[in-house]
Amino acid sequence: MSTTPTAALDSQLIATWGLPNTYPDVPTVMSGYTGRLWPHDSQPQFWSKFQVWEWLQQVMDMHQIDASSIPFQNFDMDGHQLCSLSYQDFIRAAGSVGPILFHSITELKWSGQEIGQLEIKPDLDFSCPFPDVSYPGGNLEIYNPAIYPLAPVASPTPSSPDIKRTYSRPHQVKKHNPRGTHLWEFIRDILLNPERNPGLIKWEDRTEGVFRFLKSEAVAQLWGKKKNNTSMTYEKLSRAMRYYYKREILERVDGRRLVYKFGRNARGWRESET
DNA sequence: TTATGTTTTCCTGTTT
DNA sequence: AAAACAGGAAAACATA
Repeated sequence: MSTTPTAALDSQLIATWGLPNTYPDVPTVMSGYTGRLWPHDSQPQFWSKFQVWEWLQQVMDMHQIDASSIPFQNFDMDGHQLCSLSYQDFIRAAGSVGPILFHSITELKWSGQEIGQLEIKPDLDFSCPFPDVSYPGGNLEIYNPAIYPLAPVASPTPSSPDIKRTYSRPHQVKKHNPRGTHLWEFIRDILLNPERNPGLIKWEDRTEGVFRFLKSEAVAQLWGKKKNNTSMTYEKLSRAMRYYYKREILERVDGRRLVYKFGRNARGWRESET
């Protein structure tokens, strides 16, 4: 009412996420990860096809799953395409191994983005800590191995492609995904990463998919940041949310302000997806 | 270039 | 009274 909304949000978010100059040394961050690491090697979206396949091989090894149990041809794509696959796409492409791969790539997108941005340009501005580097702007979030070590399940980083197979046909796994995430996926990803969600949105009923906005305007600002739109507001964000009712991506929860519920067409939010 | 899908913007009215 | 909720309309944008 009295203070500038944006200024208030800025300080609030910066306060919650920590200041950029508090992050640990990059070498510390990368130690135990892999030896020399070029920014692009740590960012899956820049992987070549060979690197994608090497990543696949390593994840399979790591989980002691026979690599022949998944059709590598389904991953005949570069890192950029890989990163745009949805949870369902992974299921379609790799069946029961899909969730493992999805988890792995999600982790890598996170850490890769952070490492990459720390090296390239430490931005003082707050930004969206989610796996999408398709927007300009930095990220002050710090990867702190002490708090959430790189998942046991993930983080092989291809360095020397040695997998050679003849891939015949491209077999596209996905249909559309307008570069990056949709609003509902953005919301979902905040919920799914509680360590990096400083009280923005909270699960109300985890198994039912009910959640509530705690800081509606802050979420709107973040969304705007991601879309490179400074004038995003909760008012406008919520209009987009309401369109999801018809598509059954969200279900109506009436009587409760700022409360929404994932619908049958929302994927990837459950603890265990079929 | 057109067609489509997904917001974004704006607005009027209602509800909490 | 302020903040949310509801949707209609139409513009804006990105991708297929």
